[in-house]
Amino acid sequence: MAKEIGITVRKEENFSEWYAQVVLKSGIADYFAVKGTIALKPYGYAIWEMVKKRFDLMLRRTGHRNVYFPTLIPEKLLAKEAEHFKGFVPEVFWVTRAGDRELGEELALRPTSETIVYALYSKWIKSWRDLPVLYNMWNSVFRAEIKATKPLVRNSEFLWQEGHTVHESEEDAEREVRRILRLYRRLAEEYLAIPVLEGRKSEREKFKGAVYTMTLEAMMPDGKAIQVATSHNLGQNFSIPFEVRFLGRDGKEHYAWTTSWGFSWRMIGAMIMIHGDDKGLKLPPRIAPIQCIIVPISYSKREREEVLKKARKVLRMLSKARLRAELDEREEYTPGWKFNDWELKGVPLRIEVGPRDVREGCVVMVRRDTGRKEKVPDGEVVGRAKELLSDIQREMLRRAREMLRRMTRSADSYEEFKGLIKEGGFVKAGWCGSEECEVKIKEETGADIRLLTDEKAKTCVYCGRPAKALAYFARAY
RNA sequence: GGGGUCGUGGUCCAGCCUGGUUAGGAUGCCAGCCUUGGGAGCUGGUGGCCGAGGGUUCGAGUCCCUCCGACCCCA
Repeated sequence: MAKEIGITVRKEENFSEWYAQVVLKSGIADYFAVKGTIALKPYGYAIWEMVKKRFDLMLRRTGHRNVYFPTLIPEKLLAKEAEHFKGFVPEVFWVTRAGDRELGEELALRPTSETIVYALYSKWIKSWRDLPVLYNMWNSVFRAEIKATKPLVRNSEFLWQEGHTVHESEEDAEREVRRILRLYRRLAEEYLAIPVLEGRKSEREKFKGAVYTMTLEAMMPDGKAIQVATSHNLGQNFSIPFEVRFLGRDGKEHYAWTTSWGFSWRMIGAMIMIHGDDKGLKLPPRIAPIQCIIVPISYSKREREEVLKKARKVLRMLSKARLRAELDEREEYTPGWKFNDWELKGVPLRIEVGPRDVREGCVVMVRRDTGRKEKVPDGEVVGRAKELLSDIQREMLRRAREMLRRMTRSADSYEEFKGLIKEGGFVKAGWCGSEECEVKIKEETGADIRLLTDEKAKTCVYCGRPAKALAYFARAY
């Protein structure tokens, strides 16, 4: 039958094509006419909102407040911090005209909002009593993707969250950077079931304008790494040019210490890649917009009424127990069709209600992750659904951790290193700290330093000099 | 960064090499009947500026150029 409705390639055989099909066919997103841009459809946006709600809640508890800043940045402002500007120019979109009038000063579409934020912070912050400033913003940013685009993973415009905080001391800023990184890790691991590695970016890979950048990196089944979130210590690099100053407890004027941090819908892309299978999406229960889908099955008209009556009752019970459940009452599709459809959409738990189940006083539950079916007596529906959902959540993370472990290996020689990089995954190796070696490795193998750890290493895998750090290398999205 | 493939009703594709009436199929969608425990069936209907622009020609989905977009492979 109409196989094109479903995924037509195997995940293992053509990963890129598989990914594109899952995103498109599950109803997450669709392409738009401008290169690298996509529209999020209701299902995709619902997933984003689940993630967003989660993180927003975490931020509320830590005392952060949401704000909104404009999209357009005057060129002069964007260029104020030279390093930062240099880092972003190649991908900045410029607005040069308003109507038929050429603008005197070109306006950039924000690639990130540091410069916008600090232009106003300098006005708002007067004394140490105004600190810390803990603001966060949910918005979209623009970074022109010249060549490789991939929905949710590489887009010219994407949704994200950017936090911009201001602190009295270097130590406070430092603590903020770490605190946020912990929240990101919780979000990724406990909710999206994405196991991550944590570490520092190299000078070359850090956020331009930052003193240092902390990162969370995940591994995809095709052997490429994805950066799922970053947290930057900006030191006084922005507060000085933007004159973000405050009168301290000591009665003297000080430049403030700032941080910025963000994660984007790319995290959803990583989740899709890690968990999906040949049938489509596989959503972790804690962020699935629909956790339980009830599919009624019936043959005759009389049965139909009985089955629906029971199905609605099951729906009410699950909803009352605060599970996100839906009943698929559509009459134009057969149960078989619906099974495939909801599997494509990654709903973690399917609950079938048919005439047999009405007679026997039970329902059939089917897990999306393993496909295992079981009969559940009516009285145990809510309890069992909860158990299964939390088990699915746990299993998904466990399996992903297993994959991450399998795909993280060490290399002692450069020959070995090249071989392992070619096979994909993270390769741990010593690094002397020089950018020459870093660049050479990138040129010769396509891999870069995803993160640096505090672990010890003997020698640089490229030049053989004493190692400054143990680095995790990988090819990346 | 380098190379390649492709763009035709909502979707997948045929037609293009070798230009010629009304662009064809499957699927979807709509209506009705009939069905429902793993993508059912029948009948009727609906839907296209053949990615955009330019050129060649009496005539372009088909040939040429430019642009836009998507995908794949390699680094």
